[in-house]
Amino acid sequence: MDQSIKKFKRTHMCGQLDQEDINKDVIVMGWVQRRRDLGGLIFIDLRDRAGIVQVVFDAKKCEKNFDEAEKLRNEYVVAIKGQVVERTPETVNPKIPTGYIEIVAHELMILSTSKTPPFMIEDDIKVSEAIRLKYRYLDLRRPKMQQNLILRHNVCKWIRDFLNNEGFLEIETPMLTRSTPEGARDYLVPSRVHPGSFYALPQSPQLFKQLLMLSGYDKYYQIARCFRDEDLRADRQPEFTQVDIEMSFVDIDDIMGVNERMIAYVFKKNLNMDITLPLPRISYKEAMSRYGSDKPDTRFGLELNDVSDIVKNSDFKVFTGAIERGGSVRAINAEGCGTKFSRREIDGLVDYVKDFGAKGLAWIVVEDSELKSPITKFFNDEQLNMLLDRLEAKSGDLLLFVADKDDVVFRALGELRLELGRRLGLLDDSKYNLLWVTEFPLFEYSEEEKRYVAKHHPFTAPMDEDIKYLENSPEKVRSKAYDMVLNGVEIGGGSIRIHDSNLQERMLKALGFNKEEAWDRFGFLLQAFQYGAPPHGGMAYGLDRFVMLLAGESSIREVIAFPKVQNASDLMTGAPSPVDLKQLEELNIKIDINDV
RNA sequence: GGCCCGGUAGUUCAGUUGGUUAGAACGCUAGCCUGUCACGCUAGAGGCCGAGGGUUCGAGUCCCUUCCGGGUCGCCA
Repeated sequence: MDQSIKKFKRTHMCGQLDQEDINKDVIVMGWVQRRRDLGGLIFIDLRDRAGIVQVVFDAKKCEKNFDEAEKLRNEYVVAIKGQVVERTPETVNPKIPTGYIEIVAHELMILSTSKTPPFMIEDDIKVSEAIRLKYRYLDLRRPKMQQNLILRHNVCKWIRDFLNNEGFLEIETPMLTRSTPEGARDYLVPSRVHPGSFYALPQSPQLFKQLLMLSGYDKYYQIARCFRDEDLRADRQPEFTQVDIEMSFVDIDDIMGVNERMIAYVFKKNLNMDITLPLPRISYKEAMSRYGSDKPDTRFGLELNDVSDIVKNSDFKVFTGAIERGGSVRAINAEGCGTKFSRREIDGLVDYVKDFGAKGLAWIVVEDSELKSPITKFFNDEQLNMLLDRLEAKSGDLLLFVADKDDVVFRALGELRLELGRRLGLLDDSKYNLLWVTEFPLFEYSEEEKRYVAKHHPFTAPMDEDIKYLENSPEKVRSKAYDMVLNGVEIGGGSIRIHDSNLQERMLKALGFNKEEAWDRFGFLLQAFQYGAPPHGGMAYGLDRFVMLLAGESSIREVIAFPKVQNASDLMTGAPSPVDLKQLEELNIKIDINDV
């Protein structure tokens, strides 16, 4: 059989044919979506990435052709030469865009046969993700997956268009780089040339982009692959893509301005949606106290309220004790849930917050004439009335309280707020609420390491008015860092960097590095900063998450062509895998696995 | 590393207090069928019940171990 497709030159994509093509002779190529064999008449739905078109084979009109058509099965790859014809009114299929026309086949060439696929190539299939990932190349044929990857391509293109137009330069940085302390666990790559030494794959191009600023490339971006060896989640996997941006001679408002215009541009291009600029800004402190989260979902209310002042003199030891220990008591009014939720459901909420460190969840159901609650007996009428007043409680409401250290209270109520939002159906998919969170703490205390660690990263600039606290009250220092949040998901974050080597040394000292350690780890950066560093700052977006949200998906695996599963393996290739002993010997590596 | 859920035909699932030969739907194969588009009709094939061990006269079902998948906590500057 002649395998060459020389005599077939594709003229049209299946999904792009329409009434304007009627009577045209066309050649299309693609996969057999479905065959409907009526005996003397065979219909084929032919699929390419543009869509589906119906091809009809008539036994009377072309016998040779017809014998071939009878052999067709799902996912065979074919080339078809034929004529586009208008369908008679009673045979129109309004369900597909090409349903007003069909192709009458004159010639058929089977380019490739196919085994029966493990699942149908169509949207809304009922099949486990594991099977989809094992046969990812088939899964990616599904229209939804193709749309997702096309969307991803478009988002990248729009970002590049925008940034190029603003005068940014796209510059690549190394994948094989140096392990630096702080941050996530590194992926290491052994060096053959330097036995016992390792490269690290970049967690982000952070240091390189700062050095590029020093080198005078004052507007840089890169769509960069990053690696972090930490456990996976629905919105996280070990290799991911970052849109990395850095600018010189700018302050915080310049960077936020460019970035929000860029995101607005993407929304305009994608959904023809106008985002109102500037985006709302909220300080970290306010975000935590109102939403219990540094990435608040502002599509719904259910905000937190501090009621410590009201309950501090009550007889309820759980509340008063928490306050005495420096914590707080905060509450959410779950409006209407007093009547909506059963006692069992309320108990479920109690269990829910325990997952996030709260020791308990106190509740009050507000009814017309009384309050139903295990805790009202600890309060006098005045205190109860003040609570109802503060929480704007009305009949039918459910008041939920957590008392503990502030970070526990925020975490528990923040997560509870989201859970309530989900249960009450308040998360409106048609809304895109974008905002900035600013004034993050520069440090956070690590119980594990018994020292302060950088909340953002060690090169983040402190706010000018807080620099004085750097040595003695690091917990008070706020940073020039900012996150962009979309519907409760952090899609990007950045900061103004330290460009002064003295301040950088003070910062590293505050993080517990002495001068030798600091120079050992970051010497190249500290040295570079002695040669004239411009003020600079930037931003980095999680592209996977951003595209996931735009695609309306709930896992980044739906917008990554070949993703990894929870144990960081690839079900299709089987990576990671053992390697030959010879490879290890070249790298001077011996495997020593305990308890296997 | 902890906790929760799941693993039975190619796929998605059902499978009673432990009891004949483990079922359904879709898919697949063959035949018939000239206007289907989730084509239809008829017939048929297809199973190491994730793996290993245990309890029992008897295990898909109960117990233990383990592997695999999902979610989540820790972790993720």
